[in-house]
Amino acid sequence: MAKTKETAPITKEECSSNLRSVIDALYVLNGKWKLPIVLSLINSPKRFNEIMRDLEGISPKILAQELKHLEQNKLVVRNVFPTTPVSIMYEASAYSDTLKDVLRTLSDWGAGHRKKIIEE
Amino acid sequence: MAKTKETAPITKEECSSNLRSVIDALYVLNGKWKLPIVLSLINSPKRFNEIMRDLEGISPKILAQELKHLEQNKLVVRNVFPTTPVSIMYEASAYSDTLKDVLRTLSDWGAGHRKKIIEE
DNA sequence: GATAGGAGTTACCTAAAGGAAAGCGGTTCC
DNA sequence: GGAACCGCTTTCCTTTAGGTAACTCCTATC
Repeated sequence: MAKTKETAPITKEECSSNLRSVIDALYVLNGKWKLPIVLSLINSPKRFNEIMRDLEGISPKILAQELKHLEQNKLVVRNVFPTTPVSIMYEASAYSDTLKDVLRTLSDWGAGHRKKIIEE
Repeated sequence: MAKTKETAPITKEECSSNLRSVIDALYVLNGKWKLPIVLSLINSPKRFNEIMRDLEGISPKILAQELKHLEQNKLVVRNVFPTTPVSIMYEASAYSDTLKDVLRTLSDWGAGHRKKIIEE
């Protein structure tokens, strides 16, 4: 009867714990642009206007706002280089590596879903 | 996190394809409650008021609205049983299995992030 | 001196998300 | 007959997200 941990049936506690974790994650990541911005910067560090061009459709207001939010949440780092004029480079933080799995699964799902929609 | 599988350098095309996929996924899944509802139903099929109790904080209006959205996107199935009175049971569709990886990574990230926040 | 970036900010506006409260038609239970 | 539960809907409201356009400062370049 006693089963090993990995094959044990999922308990109610685990269910609601997962639920809480997903809700917590969404509290930080929710919105149209946060994850795309992080992904764009994981692909390569970029300057403000480069991100704008990469994520076509985003406005400078929203980009500035979301970059601040992501900085506060330690997912993005804003580097200022003392060139003349100063150049500012945004990059994904080391901590944002923890989001890679999320981004990969989400990307996979998005690709599969698009395929499904087209087929119908 | 076993990942090493012949990592060819990522091309620009792959980057923007991933970006597009993530944006597509968010177009369908964005919002405060969609993923939590799906997760709750993956955990076990439920009736309307059971979902309400599971996801404390959601209003009946939003739940009804999101259930319709998820039904239209084939992620949730609404079953009507001809009991007296009719009982209605919502369940995660077979297709919603494709979201399990997304939900798991998101749940993991949310749990880790909460831990990080608390530690600081 | 005009123009063209870069990196935003500001003001204004619309639409969508989300919440509170009440109600409603049905049924069972007391 | 009254209370309670189910599965919602309706109305009203506030908040947030997001978009547009204009404008700023600073520097480099023609």
